[in-house]
Amino acid sequence: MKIPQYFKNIASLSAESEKTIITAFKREELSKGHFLFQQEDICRHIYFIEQGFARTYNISDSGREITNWFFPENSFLTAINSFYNSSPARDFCILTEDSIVYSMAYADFKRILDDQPELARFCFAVLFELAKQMTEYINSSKFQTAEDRYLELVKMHPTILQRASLGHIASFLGITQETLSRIRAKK
Amino acid sequence: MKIPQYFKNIASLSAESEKTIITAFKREELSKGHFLFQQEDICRHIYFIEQGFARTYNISDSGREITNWFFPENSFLTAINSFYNSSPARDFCILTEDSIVYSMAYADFKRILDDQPELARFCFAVLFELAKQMTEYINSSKFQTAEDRYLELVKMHPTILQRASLGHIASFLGITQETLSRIRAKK
DNA sequence: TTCATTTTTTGATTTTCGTCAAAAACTAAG
DNA sequence: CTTAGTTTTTGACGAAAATCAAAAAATGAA
Repeated sequence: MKIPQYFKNIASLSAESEKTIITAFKREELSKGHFLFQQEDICRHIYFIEQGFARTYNISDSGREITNWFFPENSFLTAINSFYNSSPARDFCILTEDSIVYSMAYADFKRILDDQPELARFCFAVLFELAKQMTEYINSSKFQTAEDRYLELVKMHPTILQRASLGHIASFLGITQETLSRIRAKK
Repeated sequence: MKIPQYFKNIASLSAESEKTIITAFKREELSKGHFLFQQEDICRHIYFIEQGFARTYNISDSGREITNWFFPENSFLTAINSFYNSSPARDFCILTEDSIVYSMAYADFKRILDDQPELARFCFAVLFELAKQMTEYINSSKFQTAEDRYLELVKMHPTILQRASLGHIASFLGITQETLSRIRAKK
């Protein structure tokens, strides 16, 4: 889905606001393996994945790579706190497929936020979706078995198995890849 | 902290917007045990806890009460999806102390959002804080032991032990109260 | 195709935590 | 103070999942 269409779905903005916002996004074709941002970077863009797949992760104290979130096409993403407060990002964000990505720079974001208060309506809508998803995740993280959580994930995101490795899915769920492998073998 | 002060801290609004928004909040003194909303209700207000303590929870399939979140003073809260989409709430929200609560009705919220797009800036700021907190929670829920998560909670919210029962804290962390009791005994 | 690398699976063992049950400690109302 | 109700603690046991180690399978580049 292209950005303009996506905007119409998420929040009803005036034609003028919509145009201003969309114009500020720059289109890029980026290869698998490209980092949108890395730990300690100040993340200065907000991104929209038109096509492709991204994954955020960080490294635990014990040196293990832990997936935080997956972003398929039609996702907005940024290192939210880093972007908004110009602080160092805590995650890495890597494209795991060749992707078409739109990005808006922080300076433009600020300018539009001042000129067009409607941008806040849009950001609100994006954050709202994020909050809903995180709420789901948190609910399922309490007192559900690893198996239930895995099955739920696959139901919600049937393509995840084709797009992310078992290890990445496991650490997203907060379990080891051995456990996930055994869950899958059971069926 | 009173609402006006809180607003100044969270987002810089014009004097006019701020006044409009603050005026729409109604002050109430409510007793311990009062439900701000219940499961299946359409939650028609957004709340600000000036003084007191609230807890959201729901009932699991196995009939167990699971705490979703705690709200000390200076917290905004609502059944976010219920409020925004007029759908049935999934949680209960109960005051666990006598409290002073400000509430804004949905109709006023909508009206102000149309008249004063700056309200969205404010909502954005509130949601942003929420998203940060949930991110913290999710990070700590992966591959940290129950004990580490408990100690982290106590460090972040030192008064939680005085304000919530062990069972409520345990289910918030996603562990049983027996396990939490043993963690505490170890020290 | 072959070889090297990465990912996934399998096995044995240990640790963590849940479950069930009952006792102890705490709270609040009469 | 007494009693009933609630919350917390303790114990024995079992289930779920982590860890460590190694084999098997899949992937990708030369």
